Amino acid sequence: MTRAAGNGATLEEVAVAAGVSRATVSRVVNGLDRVSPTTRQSVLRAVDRLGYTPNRVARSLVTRRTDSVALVIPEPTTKLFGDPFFPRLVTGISEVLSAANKQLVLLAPQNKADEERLQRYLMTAQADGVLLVSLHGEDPLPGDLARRGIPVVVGGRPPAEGISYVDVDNVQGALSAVRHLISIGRRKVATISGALDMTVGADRLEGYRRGLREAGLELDPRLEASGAFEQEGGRRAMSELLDRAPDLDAVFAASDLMAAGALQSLRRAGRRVPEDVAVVGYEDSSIATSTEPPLSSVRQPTEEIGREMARLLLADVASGQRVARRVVLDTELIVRESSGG
Amino acid sequence: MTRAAGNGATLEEVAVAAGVSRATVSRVVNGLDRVSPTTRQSVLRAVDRLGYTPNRVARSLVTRRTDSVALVIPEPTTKLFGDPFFPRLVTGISEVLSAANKQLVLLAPQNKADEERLQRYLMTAQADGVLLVSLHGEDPLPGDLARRGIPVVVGGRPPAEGISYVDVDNVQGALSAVRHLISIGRRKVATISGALDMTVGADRLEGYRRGLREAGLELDPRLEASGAFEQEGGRRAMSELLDRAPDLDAVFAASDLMAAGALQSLRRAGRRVPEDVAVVGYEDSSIATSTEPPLSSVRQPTEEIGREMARLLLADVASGQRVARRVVLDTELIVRESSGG
DNA sequence: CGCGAGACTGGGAGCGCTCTTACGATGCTG
DNA sequence: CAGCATCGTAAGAGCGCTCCCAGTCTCGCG
Repeated sequence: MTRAAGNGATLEEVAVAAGVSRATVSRVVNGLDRVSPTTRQSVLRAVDRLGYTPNRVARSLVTRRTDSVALVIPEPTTKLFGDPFFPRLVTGISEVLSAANKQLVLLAPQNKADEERLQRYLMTAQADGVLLVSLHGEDPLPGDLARRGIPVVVGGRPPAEGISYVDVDNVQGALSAVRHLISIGRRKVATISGALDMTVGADRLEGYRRGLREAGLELDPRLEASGAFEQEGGRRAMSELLDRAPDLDAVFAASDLMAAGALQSLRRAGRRVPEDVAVVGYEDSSIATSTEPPLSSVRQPTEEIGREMARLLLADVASGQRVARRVVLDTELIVRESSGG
Repeated sequence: MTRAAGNGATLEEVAVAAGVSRATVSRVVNGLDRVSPTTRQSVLRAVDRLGYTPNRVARSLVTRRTDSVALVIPEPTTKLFGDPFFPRLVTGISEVLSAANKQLVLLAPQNKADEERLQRYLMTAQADGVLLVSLHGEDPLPGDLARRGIPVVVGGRPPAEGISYVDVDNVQGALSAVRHLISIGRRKVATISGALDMTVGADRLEGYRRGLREAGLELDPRLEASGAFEQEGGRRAMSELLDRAPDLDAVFAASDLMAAGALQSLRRAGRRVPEDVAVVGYEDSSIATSTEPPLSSVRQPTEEIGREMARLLLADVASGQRVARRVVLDTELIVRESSGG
């Protein structure tokens, strides 16, 4: 290996060049005061001349900070890049982190081996804190990290206790969608649920069921199908539903992407939307307005989720405290043509 | 700040607990031989008991490795997550990196401040190497990194010399598309180019022009419009082209996403595809087969670009050599209905 | 003019780890 | 059984940086 990976000077060398001590150079480089203008000048000149860049690894070793924050999204790349939820989330997160001058680092483990490597990476102070979204099942990662004393904030309600998170009221959101469908006279309301090993998925299904129950309608397993939060899944689920319950007159999909898939299946089956079947999606992403017809959808403040996650994490990092906090954001039903707008 | 960020034991402590020296623990932890089975056992027990995880920052300081690789994509989140190119690229990269047990870290600077922070991050050995795609204009980053002795591989031909890169033969690809359009009898062939501050964009435009020239057709500025590699851009560019040259009978779009946008505009304008206007896209992404009609497209081996980038980088990292190498991959025209299949 | 308070600056310890060197303890060869 | 190679281990020297703790220097005031 070539010497020092070509990395130029060290603090020491700058100090010698400027004729001062290491400590003084450190002060100048870190912008602390208590350095005379003259000294500062000559140090800066030396820094410049030698093309000095502080070695952040060495710095991190002593400060125990890296000034970077990890965002972990354990999803296959096609889903990660295919779901309109993530860009909006990342936008929110990166806004706040950028303002705080923290480097955002995105990690997307693709398999078991990746996950193990990731855990090692995160466990050992490679990031000041960790943001976690799209958790499946009983992922032990947030708990493990928290136990290590590493600040963690989860997007969506995590399965475990004692962990900070930002969530939207998914039960309420789904409930409002179902109430709306019932209010426009629909009685055979089906649902295309998301991945049920995720709390978002489970919560939205719960809201759907609660909506039927409070309207005095009976739950029918034939009216429930899962689409795993994917467009193709929505398409497939809709076909299944039509097979199992041809007389359904409404469907609540737990994401716009799945709703878009459902629209395709409905069209193929010759059903008119909303005349024959009313459709409501979830998230109110850009997809909702670009489908034919435009989708009614439960709007959630996706960017704000991201911002809030970042804020919570930064607060934890700064304070060194590990108090679990929850933030639950509200949703709003947006009615468009797909449910008779 | 709480002590040591809650991070448990150190090598030293494990050594004491196991009644051996630091060096021996280090050997066990790193799986080196030259340790007797007995000693190994007792060390492992101590590691386990104390919940020891090596501090990688400390390790990196001495080894000058981090076992992580950065992938930099300077695009706004909507584009990053909206273009089907990136998931495929990332899939390829992450395959190879994962096999080599390297952590992939994704960085997407959103503005000038982000870019400066990023540069500082990369300059200081936070990653063993850097993969760079979607470069715009004369981005100095690859050159700066290379000068520092940091391994860099660029996806697409970089503007500067002396830097390793993986590219597809964009000129040739575009040329084959145009030849095809001409071969099916089209004479008024327009193009929707990508961002021209990117070499991919410029190269594909070059291929288009070369195609016209070699067929003895004259270049006409009214037949060229830019769509910035975005769907909306494709839509807009197509409208412009129809305004400026209503008699055009074919269009070559420098990406499938733009071609999809173009199809929308054509439909809105009442033109039939391919009868009135033949369309060819570029990339042969999943979009190509899901449009109506399916798109002819220049197929490029996107995952393979990713794999090859990762391979080149790993070779550089391992060897410590900094020899600039170029890999240029071939394209293949796939003909579907949009150009008369 | 002496002295204390600041303002600057330097020295040194140490973050947690790797790696080279050195040194007993074995084991093997002739 | 001497002599030497080999193995297993320990000790120590850093990696480049921060930060505490003094030490020096300069003023201003009595």
